[in-house]
Parts: sequence; C-alpha cells; structure tokens
Amino acid sequence: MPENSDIVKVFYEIADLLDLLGETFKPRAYRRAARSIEALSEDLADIATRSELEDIPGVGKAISQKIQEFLKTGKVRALEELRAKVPSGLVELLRIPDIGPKTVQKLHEKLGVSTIEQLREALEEHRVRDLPGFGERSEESIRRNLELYIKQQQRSPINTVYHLAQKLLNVLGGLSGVEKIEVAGSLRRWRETVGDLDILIASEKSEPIMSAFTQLPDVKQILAHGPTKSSIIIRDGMQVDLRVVKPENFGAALQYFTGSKAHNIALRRIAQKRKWKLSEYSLSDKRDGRIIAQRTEEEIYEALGMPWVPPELREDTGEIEAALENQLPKLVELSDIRGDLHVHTKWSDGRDTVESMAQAAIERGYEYIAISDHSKRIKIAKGLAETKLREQIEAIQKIDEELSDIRILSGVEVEILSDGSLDFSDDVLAETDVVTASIHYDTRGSEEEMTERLVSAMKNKYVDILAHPTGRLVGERPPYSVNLDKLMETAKHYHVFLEINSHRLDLPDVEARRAKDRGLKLVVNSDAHWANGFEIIKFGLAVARRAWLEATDVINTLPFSKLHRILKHVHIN
DNA sequence: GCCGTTTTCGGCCCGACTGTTTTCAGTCG
Repeated sequence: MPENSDIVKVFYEIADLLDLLGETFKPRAYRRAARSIEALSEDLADIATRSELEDIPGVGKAISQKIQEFLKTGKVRALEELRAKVPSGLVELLRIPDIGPKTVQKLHEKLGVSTIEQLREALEEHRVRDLPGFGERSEESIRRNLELYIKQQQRSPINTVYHLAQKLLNVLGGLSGVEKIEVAGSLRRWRETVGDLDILIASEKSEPIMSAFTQLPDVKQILAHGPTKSSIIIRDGMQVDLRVVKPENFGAALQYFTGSKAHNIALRRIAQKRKWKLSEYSLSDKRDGRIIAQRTEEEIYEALGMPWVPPELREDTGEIEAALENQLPKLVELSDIRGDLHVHTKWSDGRDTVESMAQAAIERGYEYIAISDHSKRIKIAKGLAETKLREQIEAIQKIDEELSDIRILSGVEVEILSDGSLDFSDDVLAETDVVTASIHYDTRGSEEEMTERLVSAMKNKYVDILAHPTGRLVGERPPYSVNLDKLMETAKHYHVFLEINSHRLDLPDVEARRAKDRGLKLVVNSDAHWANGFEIIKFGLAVARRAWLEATDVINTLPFSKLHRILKHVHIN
C-alpha cells in the first residue's frame, strides 16, 4: 500500500526536475501540493475513495489525476517522462548550497557536468570560473559548498542545538547596544531537528554587533557578512545566522524569521488579498506604504484577523485556518504537568536513588512520579528480576510513606519479548501500581511481526502505557517497522496510553497528532535516568505542543486523585 | 499547475547578500 510520503517524494522530484527545465510556477505548484499532503493526517487512498482529492489545498485536476494514477499503478508517468529528459545526477547537484537550477543548467550545458564527481573534476581543472557570470570567487565558493555538502548534510537533534543556542544567546545578549534577543527559525518552533540556528537581535546599531558575531572565538567559516545579516559556521559544524533589526521592526522580523516558510507564505497570501504586504520589516499597505503593524507579533496576527499563533504550530498544517476561526487549541504547558510516569533509578540503569529522584521531582512541583526500572531481560541495563522488583516495591512503599509532598508509584518498564509476551508474569505485574511496556531488543522484525508483538503486549490487562512506541531515537536510531494505525487502534480499544518520550522524541509530533485525532490520550514522560534528567521534559512537551495537544489530552496533567482512576491497578494506601 | 471579496485569465511572497556586473541574476530563508 503506497503511503502519503511516497507521493510526496514524487511531487518534490517533479518540482526539482521542472526547475531544471526552466519552469517557474509549476514547480511551486507541485511543492505546495506536496507540503499539503505531508500535513494530512489521513491516507490519500481514503480521500481518493471519497473523490475529495481536489479539496486538498494546492491540489487541482492535474495533480489529483497523478495521485490516482500513483495509487493505482505505483507510478506516475509524467515523472518517468521528466526523468528521461534530465540526466539523473542533476537533481542531486541542486542539494549543494548556493547551487540552484540556473547554475546546474549552466554546469551541464557548458561543461558537461551531470554528477557530483564530474563537478569535482571541473572544479579541479578550474573550468567553472570560465562560465559566463562566474569567476574565481564563485568557483571557490562552489568548491567550499561542495565540501560542506559532502561532509555534513545533516540536521542536529533539538536537545544538542538547544544548549548551544542558550550559550550564544548569553554571549550575544551581553554585547552593547542589544535591546532584545531571541532565537527564531525551527528552534523557536521546537522542531525535533534543527538545520541551522537563527538568532534575531533588536538594536539601533547593527554593524558593531555583526563584527563581534563574525569574530566569535568558535567561528570556523564566514559564509556571509552584511550590515544587517551574517552567517557563520561554528566549530562543531553548525551554521548560525544572525539578523539585526531596529527595535520597532522586531515583531515583524521575529515573525518572519520564525517561519516556517510555508506558514509565512500562507500569511502573505492573506495580506496580499487585502492589498497589504508582509515583510521582515512590517505589515504595510501596498498602495501608500502606511505601516499597519510591526512592533510585536501579536499586532501583526491581529491585523491579519487572527490571534497570535504559537510558534510550535506554525507549519501551515491547518493552524492558520483554525486561527482565523478562533479555534486554535489551548496548548498544554509545562505548568500543566503534575508528574512523570517514566523514571529510572540505581536499581537498574539509573544513576540516582529513589529518594533523590523523588526530591528532584518535589523541587519541580510534581505531585507524583512512577519509578519504572527495566525488567530482567534487559541485562545491559541491569534489569530487575522478580525478587529484586519485590524488594524495590517494598522500599518504595516506605519512602512514599516518609515523603508527604509527593506520591511515589511502583512501576516497571517491562520488556516485550520477541514472541509478544511480557518479561514478568501477571501476578508480578499485579503487585506494581503502573506497568509500562516497551521494546529494547530484537527490533529487526517485519512490520507484521513487530506490530503483532506490540499489539499482543497491549492486550495484557495490566499494561497501562506503551513507552517509545516506534522505537526511534531522534538523530540516532530509526523506528522499527510497525503499523501505527493498528497500534493506535489497539491502544484505544485496550485503554493503553501512548508515550511521548522526551529523550527519544518518540512518538514523533506528526504521529502524536494522529493519535489525538483518533481520540487517544497520551503521557509525556522524561525517561529520566538521573535527578537532573527531569528537565528534558521540555522537549517532550514541545512534541506534544507541535501535535496540537491540550492539557486534557495528556494524562500526567491530572491530579493524582484522578490519575489513579484511569490507571488499571494502582494500590491506594 | 492552481486559484478567485478586483479575476475562469493572469497572476503567483519578499528582501538581503554575493559575485558578477555597470544595473542585475541567482540563491536563500
């Protein structure tokens, strides 16, 4: 069964090929359709069955037909025809920074370059500098960009970039003349990975700030250095873009640089209809240049007829329509979170004791935590055998009685074995308060096998939570093959809560949103392995917010008095 | 190729920076 993402790839490739053939507007149309489809929470096949493909924004007659053709045959003839017209390596050349369709065309027509390898040769033989409109400098720039492309075409997980950003904000925020400083871009939207880091500063004088920025001790390469906009590569390979604007333009600039690109394009279309234009400086009247809004994001959104849209939602996946109808969700916030149901201790592979984890949770203002150490099958994580687990349950009970500020639940992160059975028998599970099931080993089964394994675990009458349901670890490990629709259906039927794991970012935002759409409740857990580990909940919370989740969609926003009623077997004392 | 509170034809987001030009094209975000 073809997935939406397969047809998305087809349309992006068609767009690239049309670019290379010199088309201007058709590529945009295909990209717009591709983005719309990426945002769907429903299978194209189902939409096609209802003959509603053309209701998708950006999808008209021609694209609708191509979707149907793809669903039927698994191919799109128009794509095959385009591929036949364009040498196969050219599309990859477009991936190199600063090389666009026009440059690729020239490289191919004048120099016969159609692959990365041929480009490298042409650069070595200094043939690129002889192209019309090119010179020594542009040849050198292409050489560097090619190196960059080969070395690191990767986005970094948000947790690593987040801390780098905090450091840069501290340094740059301390420069004289800086009135305001904010991160923008995908980091402000809390995307799970970040390609480059965007920082925005409000100041009356930009040049000194730009000079200081490009002379930071960690700068490895300066990509651009203008009076208001500069880009650098810092030592660990991350690209950082800095933009300085006047304080009165800060709102418009922040809106603009936060993106996403798709969100901004959609906003501009709305502005355009009113004969206005929206730029990084202001929202203004096209006819007389009158400024309508510029100082804050709130003013700009309000002028466009909608409330301020939280950055996490700005992906053009329905948030603008919702905002226009005043139907934005009231997103779950950190202050809504009352506890954490996935916490490890020294008993298995954690670093700290039950007491210190409880103390750290109290300091965060939590009402409850569940200690859920690994089960015996996971030897590498010192998984607990039955006797150890029983000892731990007793120990936790004691500590729970001593500490009046918090409830400590006895939980377990029980391994789902290869055959779908659990690492503990039911009578052992029954002694705990909350059971979290998950998979850590033997993850290479087929989609059917992995799905069946997870489904049979969820059918166990003691399982409350399925932890990191897809198995992915953002930036490191891909998900296992699993049918998430089936998984969600089962979770709903057997009252299992799917986890958003703050360390792995699993479920991913898109899937968490689908889960909500299906009426499931989720739990946002830290998976903390030491006392300072609770703070990473902010990354899981960001996933929840990007998934449009409200407090009522997240069970660990409930007070304990209500939470224990929806878990299957909490022992109340 | 898509779309419609000026439109079923004629538009399609906006501006900074770079390198090559001598007024601009290409790329990016």
